[in-house]
Order: sequence, then structure tokens, then C-alpha cells
Amino acid sequence: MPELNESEVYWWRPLDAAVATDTRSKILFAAYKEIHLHGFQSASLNNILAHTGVSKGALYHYFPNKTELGYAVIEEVIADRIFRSFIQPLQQADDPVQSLIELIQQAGRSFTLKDIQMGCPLGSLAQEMAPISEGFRLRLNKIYQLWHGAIIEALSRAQQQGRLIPQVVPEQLAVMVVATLEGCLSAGMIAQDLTRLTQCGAGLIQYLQLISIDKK
Amino acid sequence: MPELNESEVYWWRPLDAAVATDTRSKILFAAYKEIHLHGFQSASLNNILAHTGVSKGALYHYFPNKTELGYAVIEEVIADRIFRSFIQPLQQADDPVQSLIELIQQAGRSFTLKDIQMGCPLGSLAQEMAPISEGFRLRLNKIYQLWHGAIIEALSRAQQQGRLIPQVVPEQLAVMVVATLEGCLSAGMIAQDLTRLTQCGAGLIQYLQLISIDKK
DNA sequence: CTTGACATACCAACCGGTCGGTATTATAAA
DNA sequence: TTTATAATACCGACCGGTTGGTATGTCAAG
Repeated sequence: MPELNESEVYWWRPLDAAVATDTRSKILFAAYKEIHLHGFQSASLNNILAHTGVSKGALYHYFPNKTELGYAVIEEVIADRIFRSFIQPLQQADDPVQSLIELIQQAGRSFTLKDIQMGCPLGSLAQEMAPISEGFRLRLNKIYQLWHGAIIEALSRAQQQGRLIPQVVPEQLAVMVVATLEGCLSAGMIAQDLTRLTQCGAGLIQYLQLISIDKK
Repeated sequence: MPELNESEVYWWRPLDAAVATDTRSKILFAAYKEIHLHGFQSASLNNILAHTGVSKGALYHYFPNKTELGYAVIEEVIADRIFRSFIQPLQQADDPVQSLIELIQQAGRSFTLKDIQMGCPLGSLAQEMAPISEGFRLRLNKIYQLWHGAIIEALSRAQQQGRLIPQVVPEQLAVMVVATLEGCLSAGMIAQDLTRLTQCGAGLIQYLQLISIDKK
């Protein structure tokens, strides 16, 4: 399956990947890339090793086995990305719904074709591993719960401020927003077309605007 | 990764699986199950063989290689399921939006915990293979385009009938509906909780009702 | 006597994981 | 300050098992 060249396509701000100098971090980020590209089950430890120049002994010095390496990727790399990109911005907002809309818009604008080519690291790993491994499912679910919680809190706040129609149930909408967001990214990835992504996002934004109340 | 017992969890009406008597069909359905459970890359041909009792020679008699077997699963099994479950019902409807809502509601009701444990066969395969194989991506995208087309047509019809507010753009909403639907199923799967699925579905239905016009 | 429908035996490549060994650094007693 | 001890951080050859794929053989139907 060598249709994709593994060159530096890589996505969504290099983040700490460049900063990572110690061996453990190097392994962790290489593992994150490999898992995101091939999925966990098909991720090859030898590939990770080859990309980092680290030896197998080093890998097994820091991680007892492949599964634990996968757990570490979830808890240390993926969780951090979701938190920084989608949770933290919501907590600081004073107009929650508007900033939720802007968050979606900004995501839609900043994405390039290459960015969406590989889909959401959280979503694809969840799709693959949740059905076959409780250990993975539990750890991935924890991230989703955090994400949902942040949106629920934001929507409730908006409702209290009178910026959101009272018929909306925050718990309900929050789950739907996350689901749609991931679905949109997935749709853009499959079509390999940014307009599909923005189309999808526009649909969600229209909904949010429909249920929000302009205060001015 | 032997956390899930592979016994007859299997999902969404056995469909033709029981009817399949000829060797090629047996291989095809076993491959579908194996791929849905482990993904394409980690799907083991030996596993498929073991489950069917078919020999390796037979498999390679009907399919030139693993990739072509995967293509056949998409085009013959998955496409058929999506068409029968989500496209055909929409084409025959005379109140398109209402029947779309009912389709979602009925899906939400008929699903059991076991059904959602494994997620959507189309979505998870797309997540895995679209980024790394054009052959897979193109074939999966074709199914999505068919699905989108059916919803677009239904929404346009509804708009002509005056049952849908004119502000909504059918192309936009169609992509979003599919994305949300898959996102909901995924959310339910990760939480392993049906209420998460119905929560998510309720959010979508609320939106659809908000933009539809009651004719009576 | 050919052809399609299998069955069996086998292959190299790769898999995750283990092992014995080593170079470097931290700790602490003399 | 020197020196013995011990823990840490690797290294890379090797293991049994599995992978997708192939080459050859059988055998009934036409």
C-alpha cells in the first residue's frame, strides 16, 4: 500500500515535534505520526525506529510494549492537541456561541488540502480501536468527555446570558457539534476537497446562528 | 489485542450473509466482517479463510490480491448496504424531510448496544484507507456521492413543495446530515452508550424540524 | 482433452518482542 | 577526592510466529 509518499506532509502545526529532543519524546511523536498514518494495528515499530534513528532497545526501555506506547500517544500527544485547539479557547470566551462559531470558521479557513488529507487523529484512532480494545476506548472516551464538557459549559453559559434560545439542550447539542465537526473533517478527507469541508461547516454554523439570539 | 470475542456479535441484519452459499460470496462476506472488525490493513486473509473453511487457493482463484478483495467488499457489500438502508427509502418518499427524520429516528430506535459497538462499516474504512490509498478513496467517495445526491434531491423536492425554508442550501445540508449521522454513530460507539447516539440524533432532528415548514 | 474450481505446500518479508551486553551517569562509602 | 556500586540509557542480533502471495497438483464437468 505504498501509494502515499511519507514525506513531510505533516499537519496541524508541527507543535512540539521539533522541540522534542530527548529519546522518549522522539519515539512518542514518531509513533503518533505512524499511528495517524497507518492506524495503531498496522503501525510498525520498525518504521518508527527507522524514522527516529532510535534503536529497538531504547523503545522497549521507555515503553513496555506496543499497546502502552499507543496509550501514551493518546494521553500525551492527542489529548494535548484537542485540549489546546478546541477546549481551552472555549473556556476563556465571554461570548461562547459566537466564539464556537468563530472556532469552526477559523478551522475551516486555516485548513489546507494537505491538512485534511489524513483526517482527525482522534476520530480515526477511535474508529479503529474503540470496537476492539477497552483500554483504548476508555482513554479516547475520556478526551471526548472533556471536549463535550467544555461545549456544554459554554452553551449553558450562553443560555444564562440569554444568547441562546432556551429550547436547546446543551448536553444534546454538544454531542452533536463534536460529531458533526469530526464528520465534516472526515467528509473533506474522503472527497479530498476543501469545499466539502466548508459546505459541511457552513451547515453547522447556520444551525448555531439559527438558535442564537443577537443581543444588540 | 484479543479483548473482543469474535462470536456472533454481528450487526445490522445478517442480510445476505446466510443466503450466500457459493464460495465467492462466502469469501466476500467473511472479508467484509474481518475488514469491519480489524480494518483493511490488519485484516488477515488466513482469518477469513479459517472462518469460512475455504482454502487459500480458492481465494486467489476469485480475487487476484488482497487489495482487489477490498475493492470488491466496498463495491458489492458496503455500497449495497448503504443503498438499501439510506438511499432507496429516500427516493420513494413523498414527504422527503419528514421521512428523513423518520429514517434517523428509526435507526436510533432499532440500534442495540451490540449494533453500535463496531461503528459504521463505511465510515471506519474511509477513515483508515482514504488517506493512504487512492483506489480505496475513489471507491468510497463514490458511495458518499450517491448518498449525498439522494439527500440533495430529497431536500430540493421538499423546498419545491414548500415544506422547507428557502434559506437552506440542499448541497450544504446534505453533506452535513451525512457527516452528523456518521459522527453520531461514532460517538455512540466510543461511549458504548446508546443515549449518546440518541442525544446526537435528537440534535440533528431538532435542526431539521426547525427548518421545515408544517403544511397543515 | 481441456477448463474452471479448488486444495496443499511452501516462500520470503515482516511482525512484536526478548536477550545479553555496554556506555554513561548518579550515589555513596572510604 | 578517590573509588566501588548501582542504576539508567541505550544497542542490535535474534526469536517464533504471521503476513500476503505463489507454484503445483487434483479432479469433476463439459
